Amino acid sequence: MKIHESAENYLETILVLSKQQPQVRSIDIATELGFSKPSVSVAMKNLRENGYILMNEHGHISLTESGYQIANTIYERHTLLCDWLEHIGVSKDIAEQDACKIEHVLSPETFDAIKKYIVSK
Amino acid sequence: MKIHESAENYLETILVLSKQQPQVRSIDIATELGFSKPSVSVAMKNLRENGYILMNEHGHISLTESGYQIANTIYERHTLLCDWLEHIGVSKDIAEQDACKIEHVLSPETFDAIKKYIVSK
DNA sequence: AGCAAAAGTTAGTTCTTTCTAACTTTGATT
DNA sequence: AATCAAAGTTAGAAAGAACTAACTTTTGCT
Repeated sequence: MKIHESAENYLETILVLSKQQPQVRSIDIATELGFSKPSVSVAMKNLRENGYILMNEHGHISLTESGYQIANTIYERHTLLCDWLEHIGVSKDIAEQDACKIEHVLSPETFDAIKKYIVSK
Repeated sequence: MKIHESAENYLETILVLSKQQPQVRSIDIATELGFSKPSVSVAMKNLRENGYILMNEHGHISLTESGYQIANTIYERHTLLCDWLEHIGVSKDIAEQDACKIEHVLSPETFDAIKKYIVSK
């Protein structure tokens, strides 16, 4: 399974919700992302079958090691991009929104450059 | 017709090729983007039917006013982003590549912020 | 004019990602 | 324990964007 943007996004969302609440269920993800229950259900099935998440008998979701790796990488990019955009004067809301869009598509080299740049300021 | 990322990209490519050569044909676009002829053919049909391009009897493609507006907006964003990325130390190739990905998804506010930021340096 | 190569089109397929409709399972409250 | 709402699943559809295969049209050359 090649990880697509959608899968990255679900994994990141699971990580973020895990930081906010003790248990993460499909419905929480659906609410957070504004997607339908079936969309999330199918997505979770894929993530489960490909070893990125685990679900216990109560439907509580957790990240596996490989799932966490991806989620955390994307999450770090997200915060990095947000900081950067706010630094140059973009409002928090828009920075948040735009970071979500580009965090999945930029090259590691660019993230690196941004990181170094921010640190040097 | 809502303009999607793909359509924006085709329009931008037509503009760029127009600057480089006297006539732009479908095959030129296919070569430039690395897409198949049918993909481009179908895309051009859509752009034509929605009034973004014109094709003469020889298959030579030109942008309409509305097509040019979009193409030019995206193109300006592209160069802005490339400059910015290079400014912070990203190599030309990667800057080019990453700019292509984000030029379609960022908010006007963010482009504005980047523009102001670059100018102020 | 004849023919081959280049360009363009049509039809049908694939993949990703969402959706709705309808159904089942779970679980909480009385 | 019974019931009803919340959560989850399955099946089927849709849309965007690419593809291949096969066909037609155009063009350039001899």
